[in-house]
Amino acid sequence: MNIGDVAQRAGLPPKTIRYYEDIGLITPLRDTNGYRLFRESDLHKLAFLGRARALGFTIEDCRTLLALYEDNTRASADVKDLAQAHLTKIEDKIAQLQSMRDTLSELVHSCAGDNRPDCPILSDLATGQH
Amino acid sequence: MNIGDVAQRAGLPPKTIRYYEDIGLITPLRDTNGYRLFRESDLHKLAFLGRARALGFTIEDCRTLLALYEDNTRASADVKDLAQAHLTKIEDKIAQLQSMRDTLSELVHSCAGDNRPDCPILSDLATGQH
DNA sequence: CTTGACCTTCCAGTGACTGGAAGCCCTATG
DNA sequence: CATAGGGCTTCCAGTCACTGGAAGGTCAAG
Repeated sequence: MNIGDVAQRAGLPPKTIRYYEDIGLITPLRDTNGYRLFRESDLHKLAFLGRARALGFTIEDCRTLLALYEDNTRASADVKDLAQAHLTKIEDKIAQLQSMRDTLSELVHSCAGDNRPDCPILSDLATGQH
Repeated sequence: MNIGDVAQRAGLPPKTIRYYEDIGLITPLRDTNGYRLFRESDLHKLAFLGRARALGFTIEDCRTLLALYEDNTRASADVKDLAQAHLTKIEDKIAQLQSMRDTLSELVHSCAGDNRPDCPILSDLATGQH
């Protein structure tokens, strides 16, 4: 398979796939013409990576997850720990965004949004007081 | 005021303040020794920027907000529109993270987390099936 | 006069791509 | 058989908002 086909099937842009090769996540073969030549196993890895990335795992987490996946002697605890740590980070991020949203939503609702210059959003940013 | 004092008072690292000068958000004076010399108005702007950034506005949004703040003929609608657009982005991001969290949480709970290699997290990543 | 805490500039790196340029390769059509 | 197009290659630069670090100037205290 060439990169275009793989990109289609894995749902990843060709650029991303080349990047994953660059950083050593995959190692496709090379055809005589220099084109990358992907095996089923490469496609499989890319799909794995796509799903892990969609869950927000960092590239380094993905590297670890791939290694665990390919290590038949892994302990599921190692995978779970990684996922749990990531879950915690996501929950922290959600909490932070919710706090922003709450403040921002309040500000937006308190602003008339008309032609006049008076604006509680700017006042709040200027003074830190509501 | 020197940069250290301003950093303390505005709650921003000196590096960030220098960066804000670099990109033209503030324009402190210069002392004869070459040190930056901050006026109260600079401190005020930095505090404004700190609060806007804490609400997740991009630097470019901050630039616009500062300009609106300093324009006494602004329409509050312009501020509100900007804030509303940002709020929508935050809400989208929250929704996306919540979706990740839900999936991830389910996977984490379904994993035994012991010495055995069997791991539903890896199975899910490998196949996309639960 | 030295020490140590400031301050300065400049360069490079972060994460995970993404856009674009320059150029080679392959297939199909006129 | 020439060519047009689409796909492939590499490499470089840019994104965003800083952040770390090096090399060196400045200032106040002891």
